[in-house]
Amino acid sequence: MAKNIKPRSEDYAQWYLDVIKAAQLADYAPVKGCMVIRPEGYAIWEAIQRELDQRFKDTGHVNAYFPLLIPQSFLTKEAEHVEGFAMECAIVTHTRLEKQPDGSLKPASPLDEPLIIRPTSETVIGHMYSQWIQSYRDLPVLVNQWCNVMRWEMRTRLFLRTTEFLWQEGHTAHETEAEAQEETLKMLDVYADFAENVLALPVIKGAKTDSEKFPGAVTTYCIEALMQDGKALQAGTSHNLGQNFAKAFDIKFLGRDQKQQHAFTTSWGVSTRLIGATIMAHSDDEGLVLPPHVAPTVVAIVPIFRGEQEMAKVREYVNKILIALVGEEEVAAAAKRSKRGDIETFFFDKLTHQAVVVDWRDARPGDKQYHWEQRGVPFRFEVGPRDVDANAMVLKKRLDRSKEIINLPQVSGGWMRQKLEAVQHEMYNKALAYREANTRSATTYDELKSLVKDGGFVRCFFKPDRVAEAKIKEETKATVRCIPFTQSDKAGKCVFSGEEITTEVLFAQAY
RNA sequence: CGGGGUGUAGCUCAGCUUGGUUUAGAGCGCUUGGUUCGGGACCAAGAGGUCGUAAGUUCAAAUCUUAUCACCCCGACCA
Repeated sequence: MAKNIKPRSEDYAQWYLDVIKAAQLADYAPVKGCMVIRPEGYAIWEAIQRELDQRFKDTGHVNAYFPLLIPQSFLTKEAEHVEGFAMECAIVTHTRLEKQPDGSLKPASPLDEPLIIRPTSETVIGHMYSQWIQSYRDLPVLVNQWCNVMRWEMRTRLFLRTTEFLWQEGHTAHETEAEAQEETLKMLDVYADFAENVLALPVIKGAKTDSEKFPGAVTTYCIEALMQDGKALQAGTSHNLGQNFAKAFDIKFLGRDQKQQHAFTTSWGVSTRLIGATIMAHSDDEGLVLPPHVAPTVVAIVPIFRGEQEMAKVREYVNKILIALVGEEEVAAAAKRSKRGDIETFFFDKLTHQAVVVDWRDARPGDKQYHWEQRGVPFRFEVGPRDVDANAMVLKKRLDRSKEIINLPQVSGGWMRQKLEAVQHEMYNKALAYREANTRSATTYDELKSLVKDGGFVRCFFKPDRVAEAKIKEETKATVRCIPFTQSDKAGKCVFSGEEITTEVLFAQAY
């Protein structure tokens, strides 16, 4: 058992922090609520960016960059939007630091109009779109930006909710309501496909209720995932903003009908929170478990040797394995790269830079096993003198910690890829099975209350209503996670009001 | 913003109640040397701290007082 990780059953929150620490994904920063994303963690974000950016481009979007600072007045233009974000904005009020007689520094030169550090960019982008869009011929505008944002939350948790976080925000403008709606749903599909195929994270697509939707949106759609402690996590959102922002920012164009009209806009985003979701959905008491598609290191080779002679013998054999896995060209290229201590890195995939590493450190084999296991590396090869003699190796699979003897001739890049794909699917299926096992139905409010306590999703007939939702949240701590797209189309009694309705929702306690 | 808590070595913390044998300690981690090595070894030597900050009380402050700052936990709020 891992000695530096608290088991999930004892303290789930601590387990989550321990896993992050053991895998060196992130550190606390000197500023409250902020984190440093370390290389191991950032590599996961890079994988997320790589995969999503590809999908965005494939659906016709282009990237741009809008500024971090937003005039305070912009925030006030859309009524609901102000309401939603006013409480959590960081504000820049001065432009200089002045040295005091006692040597301390004091902000000086106050700004006439304070600047807001973006909590999201609808407002600046709306402002720019009003200038860019003149005619229906300018539409649609399909722009995405990768950036950081700040939301001054009261409580923070690494990756899941930090004061500053990295995300992607897509902002589009369309000629018609139907096009905007199509875009909103299309991007939700992109997110769902990405979550399921890349992060191996099964998600439920649905709509948010009024009380849970994005401030300023007409409708918010989301993908919801279930974590191992039975809590739900919103993994991505896509908003149909209707003409709300177009009206607030005067995004108008001359239509085909020769009339001035407001554009229809959308926005959609996912954040570094996805890293938290990935950690919480798949990892175990031994540490991080990463889906192969986002794992920075896909194979760690742990050579076992005693003394120079054995080391030379094993090294020669490991070299054969490497050539079989990544090819001679890459082995030669790696020889020219700077090494990280005694860990050699070989790129298994030249495009994603996912790597095979060989751990030549002068440490005990057990230490190395734990080291790579806690970092979530999908496969480890254990290679010692006995394996050299047998022309074999021990393959260890992170997901289920199983062992398999492999003969050298079996080893190839294609073989490894198949193994990785199999793990990817296995992880998805495992997470899906967990979600299915933790999704129940309630027909009465009492039943809802008692089921919600056990964690997981609770499906029931419910008529979305602000007051009812607030009351239920107060009594059960659960919220409507979404109104799933897949409905039974049967009628039933609302668990709260008893009214005969056809709307089914998912309740859960959420992050 | 309300309630609670904590600031002492890179990390986790002891020491504070009752000020003085503490020249500030332990474990983990780190460095060096040796024995080890197929799932978290052991021995030895070593590096590392103006005890959060500032003022005060005192012959004497990590320890008492006051102020201040920071962070953590619980709540309201949230991707």
